[in-house]
Amino acid sequence: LQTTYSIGELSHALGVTPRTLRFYEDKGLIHPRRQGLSRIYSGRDRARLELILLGRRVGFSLAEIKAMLDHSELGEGRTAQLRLALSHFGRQLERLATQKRDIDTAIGAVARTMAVVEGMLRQRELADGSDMHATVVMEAAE
Amino acid sequence: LQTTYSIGELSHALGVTPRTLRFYEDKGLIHPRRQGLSRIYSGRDRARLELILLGRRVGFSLAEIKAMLDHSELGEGRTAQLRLALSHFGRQLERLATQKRDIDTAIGAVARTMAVVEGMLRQRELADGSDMHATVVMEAAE
DNA sequence: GCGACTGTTACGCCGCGTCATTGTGC
DNA sequence: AGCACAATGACGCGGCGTAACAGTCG
Repeated sequence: LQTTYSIGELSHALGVTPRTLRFYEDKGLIHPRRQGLSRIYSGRDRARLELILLGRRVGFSLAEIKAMLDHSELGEGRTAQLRLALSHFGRQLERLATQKRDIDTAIGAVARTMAVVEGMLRQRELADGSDMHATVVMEAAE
Repeated sequence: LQTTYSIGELSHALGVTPRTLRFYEDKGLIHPRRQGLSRIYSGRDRARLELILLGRRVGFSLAEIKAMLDHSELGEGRTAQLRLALSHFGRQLERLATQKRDIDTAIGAVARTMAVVEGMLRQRELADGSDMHATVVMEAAE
């Protein structure tokens, strides 16, 4: 019943490259056992890696993920640990909200710029050949 | 009437560090004239830098910005150049939209995880001392 | 003895931050 | 002579990608 994986199998299953798994090991996030030189990943290792990848997807840094995993591994002060994790999540939510606002701002800016440029193109179609002293593209953007 | 700036003045006015301006120069994005060794930025240089910073804010890479600026500098094929810029903007809008979706997904994941963890904490408050075999924090997340 | 996999080592990328060191001008 | 600015050069970070080369297994 012992499911194990080679680095190739597991990285493929997780949708990452072997390099990524070796990198995580180098950073102390995972510690597969060895058979000779080759890494052997257990089901537990896989679960842990899935948590790591989940953490990455939702925007935590590898250092933060390692901190949380290490803490939960020690199992000390479970309740305190939960509160700590909650505060981590809270701050991450703030960061994500900020990023979202920034992106909305950027979308607005790009969209407005496109509108201006499209306007310039339409003018060109109408009055063709006229030598309107063309404004440089991005100047339209501010 | 010739407004010029030292690197300290201009970087301060633009809200960046001198290092940033030197870096952009190193990357061929800007070419201030020199007085001896010191860089002297003109009003034109400033405008160009404002365009660069605008581009950064809306998510273009420095390489893309350089490409667009170089093109518009040549001034050749103005209409074609406008169309090219439009396609740049279009692709950037797509990237931004994707990023926004990813962030929304992440926000959802973190928020749900927080809800679960908060639930665990509430249970602990009620049934305190009971040795519920605590699930590791992040396992709640998937 | 070939190919598919594994391993290690180490440099590259991007957008700068951050020293360390050496001018230069007032 | 001191102080604030400027200059260059080089390494650091984060999260891997991408060789380059060697070993191992079927």
